[in-house]
Order: sequence, then C-alpha cells, then structure tokens
Amino acid sequence: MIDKPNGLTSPKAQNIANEVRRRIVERVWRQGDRIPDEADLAIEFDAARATVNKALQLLADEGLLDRRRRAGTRVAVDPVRKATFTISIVREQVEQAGKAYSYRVVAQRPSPVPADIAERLGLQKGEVLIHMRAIHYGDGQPFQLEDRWINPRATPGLENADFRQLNANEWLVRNAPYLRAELAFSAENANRRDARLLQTRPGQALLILHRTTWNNLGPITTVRVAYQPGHFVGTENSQART
Amino acid sequence: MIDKPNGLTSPKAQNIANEVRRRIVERVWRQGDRIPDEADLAIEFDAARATVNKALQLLADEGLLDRRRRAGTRVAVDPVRKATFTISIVREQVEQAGKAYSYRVVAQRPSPVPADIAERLGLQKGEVLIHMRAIHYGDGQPFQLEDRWINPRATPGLENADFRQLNANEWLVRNAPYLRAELAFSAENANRRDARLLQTRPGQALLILHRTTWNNLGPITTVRVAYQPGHFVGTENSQART
DNA sequence: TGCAACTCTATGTCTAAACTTATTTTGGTG
DNA sequence: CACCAAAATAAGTTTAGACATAGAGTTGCA
Repeated sequence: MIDKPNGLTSPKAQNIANEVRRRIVERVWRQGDRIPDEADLAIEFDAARATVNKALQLLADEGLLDRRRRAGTRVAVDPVRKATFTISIVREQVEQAGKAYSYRVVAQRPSPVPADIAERLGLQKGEVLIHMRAIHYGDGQPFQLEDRWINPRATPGLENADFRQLNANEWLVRNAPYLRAELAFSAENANRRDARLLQTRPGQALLILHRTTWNNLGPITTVRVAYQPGHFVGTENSQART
Repeated sequence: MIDKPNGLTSPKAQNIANEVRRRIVERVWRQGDRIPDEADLAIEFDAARATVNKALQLLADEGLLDRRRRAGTRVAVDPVRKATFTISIVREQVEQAGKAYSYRVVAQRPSPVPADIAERLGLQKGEVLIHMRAIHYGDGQPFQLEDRWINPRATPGLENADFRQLNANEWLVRNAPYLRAELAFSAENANRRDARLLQTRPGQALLILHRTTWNNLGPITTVRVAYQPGHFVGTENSQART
C-alpha cells in the first residue's frame, strides 16, 4: 500500500501524511475538495483513527488542509503555508560557517529608553534600561551589529553578568527563557555608525532583524540586529519532525 | 492543580505544556536540568502518559526541551527557538491592511534562464521558462514588486492561465501546491528599475524575499519580491495551536 | 585496560475505545 | 415559511495498554 518497498519503515502517521500530501500535489484531491473522514482513512490505511488524526493535524498545521468539526476535512483553497525558521545563537551561526567567532562590546550603560523602544516594550518612556551595542565577527570580519535594550526588572541575576566576557545574546538565551517573542525583518540604509562598525559605506542596504521577548515579569529585551551587507536569512518549510 | 479556577478548561495537554513552560521560565527547572520522566509527570498531572508525551513533544518542537530516548528530557541549554511565519497571498495582505488591491503585469514572456536562477532551480542554464514582472498595489501605492520565473513543465494547466486577469502568485497558490519550499530574506539597494516601479529613489534599502517551490515534477517557480521601503515582515513565536 | 556484548530504561509510536464538542441537518411547530 | 429543538456527524481529546527502539550503563572477557 503506502509502505516503502524496502525495509525503511518510517512512522505510520508520517506515511499517511506523505500519501495525503502526494494526493494533493498530484491533484487527486483538489483545492476545496472534501477528503474522506478519519474513520474511512483509518480503514484504508489500516491504522487507528488516532494515527490518521495525527497525520491530518500535521497537514492542517502546515496549512495544506482545513479541518472543522462535523464539516470534515478539505484541501485548503488558499494554502496559507507556514515557514519555520530557527533562531540560533550568533556564535553558532558563525562557527557553523567555519569561521572563528569573536565579539566586541562597543557601548554598555544604563540609559532612559526613547519613546519608540518604550512603546514596543510596553514600558513608560524614560524608564532606565541597560543599553548596549556590540559587534559579532567571523574571522575578524564584522558579521552583525546588535543594538540592544535589556530590562533588568525581568532578568534577575543580570547584575552579576559581565558582558565583556560572555555576550548578551548568549547570557539572555541561557538565563532568561522567554514565554513570548516577536520577530520582524526590515531593510534600512546603513547610517554612519552602522557603516563604520560593519566596515561598509553609509547608504548600503542592510537586512535588519528586530526581536523582542517577554517572560512572566514583563519585557526582557528588544534588539535590532543589522547583518553584514549581502547576508541572507533562510528558512525551509517544515516537513514536520523526523 | 493546574486547572484554571474558572470553567475555562483548555485541553489537558495544553495545561501541562503551560505548566512546564512556567516552571522553565520561572527557573524551577533550569537550563540543562533533567526533568521528571513522562511516567512521573503523568502521575503528577493525573493524565495518561500519551497526554504528557504530547505536551512535551510540543515544547521540544518549540526548542525549549531536549528529549532523547533512554537519556530523558532536559531543559534545552541553548534554546534554539523556532519562529513560524505565515505566507499568505499578497492580495490578502493588502486587503487586511484595509487597502484596495490592484495588480499590474509589467512584463511576461518565455525567456532562457540566466545562470544564477538556473542553479537555484537545479535546471540547465538557458532552459526556457516564463519570466514575469508584476507590481502589487494597495490603494494605488506600490506595495511590492515581484520578479518571477515559472517552470511550465511543473505546472500543467499553465498555458490556459491569463495572468493579466488573475495574478501569478494566486494562480500558483491555487493550482500548483508544492511539496517543498525555500525562503530567504535579504536586503538590496533599489536599482533603477526597482526604484521606478516602486516609486522610490535608486539606492533605497529594500527588503527582499526570495521564494522557490518544488513539486513532484520539479521546480515550480522562483520569485524575488521587493517590498516597498519601510515594510516589515513579522512573525510571532508559536504558542502552538488553539 | 579496552572493548564487545548485553541489559535496561525513557521516549517513540500505535491501537482500540470512549467521551467531548462544534456544527450541520433534520424535523416539528406555530 | 420562519424558527427552534433534537439528532446526527466528524473532528478533538484523552486513556490504558502494548510493543519498538535508541542509546546510556554494565558486565565480562581478552
């Protein structure tokens, strides 16, 4: 049936998901069509309904299927697909590219937040946060520039951290797990400071990543990351887990 | 225990996941710690092991937990968190912003692929694909500019589509579901054509989205989307499904 | 000491059965 | 015909139990 001919048996739910995906892509089931219900598919694939449910949930999460109680499962008309991408630590990114990582703190001091940052964090303007700017290098070349505001009230233990030793990104990742995060990409022309720190020219288009995180105590940190010119941030659309 | 005090009962697996998340964020369980095994948690939360498994899988997918057979479940040391973002149709994006959508095809013709595009698609250089350029408007203002190559050999039915009526994005989404996609963001300085079509000045930093999709027949399409200056593409880190 | 073979354990997966819940369908009633 | 109540249905969730499997830990032998 849908078993691999060789002995390579992957999980049954995966097989079912793959077969359903195949039928959609090869247009056996077309956009908007209602597909057989879980009970019928369970019979067809000789599986328990729970297993079919798992497979279809997976495809619904990918955006390929629309499922509604009582109404059944349909092939999504506008497959709003989800792309997942992974936020790892800068050092790992640099090292994975086979380069030697280094790090330099350009500035770090308590400072009242400007209005735009305060609004993004949901804090009062003028509240004092820790402001820092740092550059991450790969083989001595600037890799990214970060401009970060940290809320000490959400990060107990911060006072003991020395960001000249360990970088803020890494300290936060290790010590301040978050409940919620917001990410956004944009593009900006390098200003004079960006250009100097990234060793490029003013006006150069830079890919900017904005990230803000919260935990139970409030906003933890917000950061503007400017990548070196020409940098790509990539994703692959998830084919679920292994 | 972990039930909501009011009648608001959310699924049990969700409750467990939330409670585990809370313990991690509030550092009851710290990075690297081994947490109790599924059987013990099942007893603590008065649930079946399968339910606990579901909850922990969820958190492992988020990157908060590391799980290995026999070795148990640990709080991830470097929480490689995953951010999910949604690829919807341009028209929907524009309309959701409360603007009137319109669309203009600037050019469309069969054309031999240049080397870089051919490589990205895994095709021979010089193979003939359909090349098109179009602008999407919101309330008459340029919203994004797309430069697209379509592989007719992976898109049966394409010959009957009139992209002056229906836009390519939408036709492809509706008629050519894909198995695999690659996405990447970058930033570029607007060239003369970008600037003219987006009604901005050359050199302006533009956020660029590259997307390539494949189905069982091969590469379907690759597109370079240039957003209007100042545009943000945002995501939220998933708190799982509703 | 080094290592191969074995054991044991926590997670991974599946099943059958039950119950819950959102929605649609149906059918009756004024 | 409009409206509401009841029945039916398909997905959503949970459970107990079973077996599979990776891989950490242990043992015993050379």
